[in-house]
Amino acid sequence: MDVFKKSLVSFIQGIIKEKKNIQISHEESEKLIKNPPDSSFGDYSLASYYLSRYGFKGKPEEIAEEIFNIFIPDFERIEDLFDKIEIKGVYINFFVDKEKFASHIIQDVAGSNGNYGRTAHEKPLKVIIDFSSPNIAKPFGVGHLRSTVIGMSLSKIYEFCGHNVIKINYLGDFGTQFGKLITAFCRYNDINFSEFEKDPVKVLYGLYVRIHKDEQTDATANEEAKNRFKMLEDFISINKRSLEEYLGNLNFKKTKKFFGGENSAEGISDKIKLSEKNKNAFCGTQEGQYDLWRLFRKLSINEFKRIYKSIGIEFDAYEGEASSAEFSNDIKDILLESGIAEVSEGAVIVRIKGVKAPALIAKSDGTSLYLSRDIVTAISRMAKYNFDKMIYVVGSEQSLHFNQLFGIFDMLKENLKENIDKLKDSPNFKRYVSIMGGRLVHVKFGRIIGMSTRKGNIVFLNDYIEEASLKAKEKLNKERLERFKDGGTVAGEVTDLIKTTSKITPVGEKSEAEQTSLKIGIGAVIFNDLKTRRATDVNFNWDNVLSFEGQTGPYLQYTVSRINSLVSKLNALNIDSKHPDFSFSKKDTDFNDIFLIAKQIACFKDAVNEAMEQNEPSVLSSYALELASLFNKYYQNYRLIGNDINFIKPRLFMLSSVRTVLTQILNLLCVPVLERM
RNA sequence: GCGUUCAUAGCUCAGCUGGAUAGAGCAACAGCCUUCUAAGCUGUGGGUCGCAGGUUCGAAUCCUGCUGGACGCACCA
Repeated sequence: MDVFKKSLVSFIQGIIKEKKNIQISHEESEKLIKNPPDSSFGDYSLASYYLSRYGFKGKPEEIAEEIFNIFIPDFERIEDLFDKIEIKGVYINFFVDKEKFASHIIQDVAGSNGNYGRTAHEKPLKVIIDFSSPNIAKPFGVGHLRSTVIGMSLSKIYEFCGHNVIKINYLGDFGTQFGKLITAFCRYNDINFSEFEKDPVKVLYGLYVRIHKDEQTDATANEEAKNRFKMLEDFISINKRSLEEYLGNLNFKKTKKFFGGENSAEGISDKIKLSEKNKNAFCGTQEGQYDLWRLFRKLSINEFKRIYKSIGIEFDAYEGEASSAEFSNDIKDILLESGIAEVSEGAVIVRIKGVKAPALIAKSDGTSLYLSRDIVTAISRMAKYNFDKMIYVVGSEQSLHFNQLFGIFDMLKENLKENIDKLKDSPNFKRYVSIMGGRLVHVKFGRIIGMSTRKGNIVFLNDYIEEASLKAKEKLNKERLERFKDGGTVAGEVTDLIKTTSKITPVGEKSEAEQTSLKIGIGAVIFNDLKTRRATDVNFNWDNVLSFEGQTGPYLQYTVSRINSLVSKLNALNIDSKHPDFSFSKKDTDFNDIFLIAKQIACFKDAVNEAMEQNEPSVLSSYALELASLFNKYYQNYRLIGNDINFIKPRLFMLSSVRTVLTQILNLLCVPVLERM
């Protein structure tokens, strides 16, 4: 909060206490202050209708009148920062001293070392964010991008607000689908092994689609898949430890890095080599199938990591469902013993209060399900990390699943109170479950509708970004060639472009233009996913994604580049920045636009907080677009070069303030920042 | 059928913990590059905020009903 709002809060709070003997807390007073929709209504306003809840009597207009009359005689207390105070209907409007305001805000940013808006929290929360979580052996599509970028962005936002974040990628590496995959791999004799080596995920996905199709006509395929999955799960549980023992060992480990635990597939590549000849050796035994599964898992993870790296996403831990599968039987037993679960049609279910659909814990053949594994996972994460909050960034189509998961924890907690004896042999389990309540959050998001390529149905992320980058490159090409034609200062860049537009690009060495267009493509794609509120379904439309004008990522990148360029040109004028000057004069023609920019900058922190509270990165997208738009208007309407140095100096700080905030937001939104475009 | 969720300009969306005159971008049309990057800027047109009630001094925002769409609802994840 800036000093202006702060002093206004104290003013309002103090006067109401003195004159009316009504005590309103600092926080409450802050909520009384609103930002008027139009600057002609002032810069802050007090809405009188809120005051009736503190004992003020009468119609809102009358309360406003009363308050206004109380304020007026003591206005001198804030006269230093405020110009005037007005009453308009039910509102009392405060007008800041615009010169001081602008100067103060710009100075604030300049003095923040690029950390403007960042909070150092006194009691940081430990927040787990579970996101992306793709399924093994399936291509990483545009659908997964949504969870990935929302999760990554939220991670950055929470960190920026001073909390400790643990980013977990919970891989879909287990379940009946792997029975299917192994079945397919073992059944079909025409697998192209050289292609498998080149693009394993593609081949695996092909197998998955094929077996799925065959299952429609061949019942034995389905049967075989079930059996193979059961064998896999049995094998994983072969060195049976109890859940209680496992939780005891995890016990609040300090380590932040954690890689998939005992079932980790790391480092197995040399041991397992698949070929046409040895293929069948893997299919005959439990261990062989386990190795197959580990190999598929490893190949997929490698592919995912490559993709994440390319778009700047990283995790603190890769976990897999398989790690929890070992204990899903324990969970089943605990739930049955405590009387929460019951057997129905051979399967184990839980009926949850307030949730209509019964939750399925175990199948009638005894194998585990997603839900039971998720219960184990949540508890072991509590044991490992002792988190204050855990956010699942998963599509809204899984709302029921999370309602069931959270519902079961609520029931367990209730049950612990009532039947504490029944679980006396599980002290760890009890301990972690008892603190779970209220800490789990499902951050859901809408689907991506109508997505299709010109050829097929699924858009792979690679193709998606490639298409956007290509478009960016064309545009970049045109732009720079035009600049070259006019000015001739960019000869180097154009040669650079001519070199790289030819198809033969040296591997690993990307030119600046190439890197730039890739970053623009990535920025366009990511921003497109983060600009709308999570809940709304996104209509996928190539024209929208490939448009770089208006409310887009490239527009923001462009704005930053523009500032960079201008700032470097102004710096060439030898402005003495050791003795900074933040003073602006109301008389200058550009003053009002500078003031508007300063106002927008001043509420950056509010925007970040709101984004965090609502788990909604789009709050920042909207904010950034507004700021960029204000800046571009300024840029277009006023010219700096050619003015007096003393005139330019404070404006140079204003420019870099805008840049600082925009750059910070681009970082928070995972949109690459460009030096120039 | 039950549950969740959404419906705002031709299109894509902001605005939603009730508050001042419902805002952007795209598209359309009319302008602005001898001058700091035109991926930009200026202007024009475009709205019964799905429909009907209710609560309130005040409703796009909250509640109820209806219509329409999306998603989910027992051995997938």
